[in-house]
Amino acid sequence: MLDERSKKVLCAVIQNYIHYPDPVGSRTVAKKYSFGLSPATIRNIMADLEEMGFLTHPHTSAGRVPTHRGYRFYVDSLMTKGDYSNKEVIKGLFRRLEALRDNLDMLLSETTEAISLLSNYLGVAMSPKPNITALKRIELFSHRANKIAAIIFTDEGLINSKIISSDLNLTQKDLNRIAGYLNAELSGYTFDEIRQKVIREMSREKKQCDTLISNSLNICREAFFSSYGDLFIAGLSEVLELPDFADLQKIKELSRAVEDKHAIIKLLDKLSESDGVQIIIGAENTMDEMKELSLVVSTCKEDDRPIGVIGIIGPTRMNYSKAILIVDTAAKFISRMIAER
Amino acid sequence: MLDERSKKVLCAVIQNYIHYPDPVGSRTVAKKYSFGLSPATIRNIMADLEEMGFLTHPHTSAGRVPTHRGYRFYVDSLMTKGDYSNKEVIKGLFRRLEALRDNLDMLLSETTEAISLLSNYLGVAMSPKPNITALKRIELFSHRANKIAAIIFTDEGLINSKIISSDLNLTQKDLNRIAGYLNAELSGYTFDEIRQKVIREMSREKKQCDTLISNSLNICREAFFSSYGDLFIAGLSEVLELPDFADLQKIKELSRAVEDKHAIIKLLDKLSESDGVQIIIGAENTMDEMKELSLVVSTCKEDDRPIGVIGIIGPTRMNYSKAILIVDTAAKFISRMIAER
DNA sequence: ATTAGCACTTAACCATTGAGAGTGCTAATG
DNA sequence: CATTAGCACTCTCAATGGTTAAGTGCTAAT
Repeated sequence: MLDERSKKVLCAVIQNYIHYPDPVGSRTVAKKYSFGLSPATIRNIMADLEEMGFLTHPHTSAGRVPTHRGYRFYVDSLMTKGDYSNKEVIKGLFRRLEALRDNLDMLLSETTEAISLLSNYLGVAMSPKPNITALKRIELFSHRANKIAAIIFTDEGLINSKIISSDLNLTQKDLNRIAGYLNAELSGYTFDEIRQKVIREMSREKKQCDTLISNSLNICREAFFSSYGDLFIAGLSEVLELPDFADLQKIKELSRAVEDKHAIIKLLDKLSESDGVQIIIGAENTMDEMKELSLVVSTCKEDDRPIGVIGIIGPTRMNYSKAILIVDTAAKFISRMIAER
Repeated sequence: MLDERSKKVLCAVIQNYIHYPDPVGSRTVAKKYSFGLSPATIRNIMADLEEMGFLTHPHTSAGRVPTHRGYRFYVDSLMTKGDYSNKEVIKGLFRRLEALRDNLDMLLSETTEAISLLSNYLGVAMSPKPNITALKRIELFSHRANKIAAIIFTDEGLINSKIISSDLNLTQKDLNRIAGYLNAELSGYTFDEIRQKVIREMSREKKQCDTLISNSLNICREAFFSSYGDLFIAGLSEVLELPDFADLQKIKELSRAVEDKHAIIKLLDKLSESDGVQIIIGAENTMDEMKELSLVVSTCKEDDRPIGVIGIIGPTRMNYSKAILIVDTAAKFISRMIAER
């Protein structure tokens, strides 16, 4: 549907625009990208591309700028993925974070900073969300009067601690028994499954009235519900240097998007269900505040199970191939860190 | 050194400026603040105040603007602390966070958001820093091959989990013995003290060569060193609505300040040593990126021991009395939450 | 000591202008 | 017949200059 020549022109426009933030004109394309064509011909082609929705005009006498559709087509069919020039720099930077292997929070936080440094966009990371995390073991301690500390060990090697209020005065012995029971019953199940189990048991328990079970359930309810994955975002000051955020309105939009952590978590959560590097360009985004931004994410995995999300947030005028490379490398790095743990 | 009339003029200028972001002229002062004086007289007084360093001129034909020194004098001697009009609103908002009592991280994160909402400035909070936190108990678990999970219970009721790599293959029984030993030796000491103890023991241990002690020390070294207090900051999009951050340069400065978490932690750390509400105005600040910002902080305490810092970051043109009220209320709220736990 | 009056300064706003960049169209060209 | 040269047209951007409004500092009068 798009002849070779048009593709080359579109590609030239987008690549030039990604490099320099000004609308690109026919002269520039003709000169810099050695077609054997005159500016006039390029103009005709560009007019066609505009009609098809790949380019726009800020105003009559300005050059062309890619639309979201244009970027999408570029990313899907035109882009050369092999901008491997500095692959080693990227890997090197991540390698220096290997020492943080045992502290996932710190690892993710530093990784987002590395990403923002490498890309000049915002780095984001979401730690494993509890729903699909599997329980390895639970330990209970009597903590203070009426307070129980629950330490939850997960398959990913994460540790989650939680303080539970309880009116009944349980001794450490009671707690050990309860913990033993819970480990026997729940170990290996994901938090999601545990929640369902608990709900099911709770309705049944009304008749049976076993204190062990009843206590256990109460503890579970508090321990496994309402936990949330952590979100890390870094690089705001980096991104403000971009010409794309030269005006106040854009900055406000960006900061509003970044501050709505719940929405971002939800968004990343959804994306974590798919595989590989995913790219969401501008209005394709479900989040309102992100309609002018692009998102490049990848899922970290352990044995094909998704356990976290790494990504980049930036303007739609993004160096997608570079972003993809960085995100991909970062996600694989984190996956490796978790696997080797 | 400053007669009553000059004080009143200075006060009028600052209060008006805090309310409206434009330099205030002699006419405005004479009119709105019912002195029995003409603009000309006010001008003379203002010229004096400028000579003394309390006010400046953006340019010849503009009104006056407070200097850092002006704000300082205002805060120390002039300010009416009793802007209690909406004290109930503030308390009400915090009361709704009481449910988060058992999850300190969430409590602090939501508190910073509440602070930013109430003040329209940035809300900040730093969770208890480990140095002055006292150890209550430590538990060790064999986690994976060569990995030990250390769960550290502190006096504040916080739980800190840490994964420690260890080459020696210790059984759970070994770990229990080590934990028992550590609890006997270290319980009640602060992390700072423990670190010193560990360093001392390590040099002595070279001769004695007791595996129990040697193992314990190795574990301690990993568990108690290099932990860091969490920092929460919220309200960036809020603060961008202020006219003080209307220009790009200011925004960049702010975002650079906010992103330098380590510097902020260090700063708050230092401030946590003092009592009550502290106010740092502009250039009084040690952090370079904060030279154009003001900071209002208060320490959360438990039994006179500081266990966290709550604060506001905003422009020097800040509503200090309101900020103080909010910060004070928030800090007391958090202190109460921790005490009641 | 205070104030009225006035000259002076400056930023902010506005309209105008010209340059520059780039387009779209038409007619010429190989 | 696709390509291109040429040209009129459109629009932004930066510079210019004039006007207004706000506010000062000084001086002389009260």
